[in-house]
Order: sequence, then C-alpha cells, then structure tokens
Amino acid sequence: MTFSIGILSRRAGVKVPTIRYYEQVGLMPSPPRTDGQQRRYGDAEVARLNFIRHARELGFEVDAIRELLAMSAQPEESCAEVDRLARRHLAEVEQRIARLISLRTELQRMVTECGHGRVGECRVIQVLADHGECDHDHGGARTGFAEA
Amino acid sequence: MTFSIGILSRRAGVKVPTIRYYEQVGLMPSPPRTDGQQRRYGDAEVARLNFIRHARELGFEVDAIRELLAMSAQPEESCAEVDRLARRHLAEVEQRIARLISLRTELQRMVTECGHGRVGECRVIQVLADHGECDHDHGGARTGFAEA
DNA sequence: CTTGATCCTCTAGTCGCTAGAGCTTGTAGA
DNA sequence: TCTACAAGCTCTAGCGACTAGAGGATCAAG
Repeated sequence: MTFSIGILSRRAGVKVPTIRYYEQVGLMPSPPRTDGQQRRYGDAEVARLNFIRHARELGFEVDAIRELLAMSAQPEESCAEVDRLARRHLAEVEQRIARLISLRTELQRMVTECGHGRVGECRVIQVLADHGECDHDHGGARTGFAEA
Repeated sequence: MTFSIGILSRRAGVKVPTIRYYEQVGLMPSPPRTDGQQRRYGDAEVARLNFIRHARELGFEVDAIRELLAMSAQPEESCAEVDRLARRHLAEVEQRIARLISLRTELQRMVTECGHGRVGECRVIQVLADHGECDHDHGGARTGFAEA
C-alpha cells in the first residue's frame, strides 16, 4: 500500500536525492513518515512524480511545473493558462534553436576554413582573435547552451 | 598607456565583475596594480578579453577557452588540436539542436491539440500526466537547455 | 581639497540537481 | 530474536559562469 522513497524512485524513474530535492522546493508533498522518520509514499505520488519528470524532459522549469501541477488539480478551470505556459516555453525553445543554428553556421565555417597548418595561420584562432570579420549580432544575448 | 578595469570593460564589451571572475579562474592574468591596489591594463588585455568574449559567444566553455588561449600563444605548433576542439564543440552544438528540435515537435503537437476547453480535457496536461503515449527516447539525456 | 565616480574584497545567490559524510532505520535470513 | 547490511535520514558543499550587494578605499577632475 505504501512504499519507501527507493521504490518510488524506481517506479517513476527519478533518483532518490532528486525526489528529496523536489520535496524541498515544493514540487512534491512532505509525505507521512514511519516512526523512524522514513518517508512513505502511495500511487498518487508515483503519478505526480511522473508528471514532473515528463515536464522536466520537455524542458519546463521548476517554477512552470509548479504552476502546471496547480492547474492540473483544477480540472474545471479553463486551460488557457496551461496553453499560455506551453506556448511560451515553445517560443523559448524556438529561440534557442535559432541561436544554436547561427552558432553552428559560424563554427562550420571556421572548421572548414582551417587549413590544418600552424596555429599562426589557423582560421579558428583568427576568427576568435578578430571577430570584426563576422560581427552580425550574436553578441550579448543568450547562447542557447544548457543542460538537463 | 595603461588603464583601469572600467575602461577595459568598455573596450572589450565585458562587464567589470566578469573580468575579475576571469582573473580568478585563470583566463585573464593578474595585472599590475596601482599603489592603491587598483588593476591596470594595456592593449594586450583588450585583445585577450575580446578573444575570450568571442569564444564565449560561440559557446565554448571556459576550460576550452583556456586551451585555445594557450594554443594561440604557440603559433608555430600544428593547429590540429585547435581544430579538434572546434569540431568537438560543433558536434555538441549539433546534438543540442537535434534535442531541441525533438522537443519542439512534441511541444507543437501538444499546443496544437489543445482544444482550449477545461483543464480536465487539456491535451497538454494529459500528455504530461501520461507520457506513455509518446515514449520515444527523450528520457534521461541532456535536454539542451541553457544559458550564456 | 573636495566630491563622487570608480575601484577594491568578500560573501551569497542563481538553477537543478549531485556527491559525500556520518549516522539511523527497516527487513530478511539464520 | 538476533544480526547484517541495504537503504534511509540530515546537512553541507559543489557544479558553471556569472551576478548582486555590502561596506569601504582610491582616483581624477574641478
């Protein structure tokens, strides 16, 4: 009926310390404890954790997931807010893609122009040292690098 | 002939605290100081900082930039290493692009399928709650989110 | 000589975890 | 029932690349 954090971890595919972290930041509830202070979970928590994992895999931030969870608990409400959140995230993803594609173009140019000689004549080094040659925008904004 | 960190900041387009951070992590040298402990720089530092900024804008990590700087100080060496670094970085960028494009596809599907009704029938929430419907890989690896 | 912009160091915060120390608890087998 | 020991617990610190702020010193112009 109830199970430990390790079992929950296996059922939802989320590491144990991550679950405790989610509890700390308010994504997961503080579950009941045994007399020895060990956490005990039920099936509802498996579902909730799966939801969180899916959202993280899609790149939603923790703050957004908190909102999504709150909204999904109100099934009678309009889903306009949910939609807005998802669209905003989609727009961010698209921006990152655009940024990365422009980086890729530049990197490709650099490596194809490299004559494989000495560092002194290396195109890669030259471009980095004297970026005036290609001063289109990509200066200052987000690069699109990251993680998860 | 020599100038302050603020001037260097403006000439290279890098914020003052960031320059101090670069010094701390060994990308920039510890420059000579005035009697009052203020840093004094010359033109060589402007060039070096520009190199660093360009490399960061292209998404190179600080460790990679350290190597690139060391190599660019050896103009007689072969640029094979430089080339290798740039190609590796390009490959990473391409991986991130691929990952983000698959996320985009999924997000697009979610938002276009949303009927704009109640949360209870919202496609976005359904997909997050029951990811079994689309269980192709994107589970566990890097998401491609980031920064800079 | 005064003003105030700029400089200094140091600490802590960002995000989403992850790693480790050092200790306690639960459970399965003998 | 006892004993291992896997798994749990809390707490702190670290990742990367900065950014923000406190609290005070210094420099250059007028």
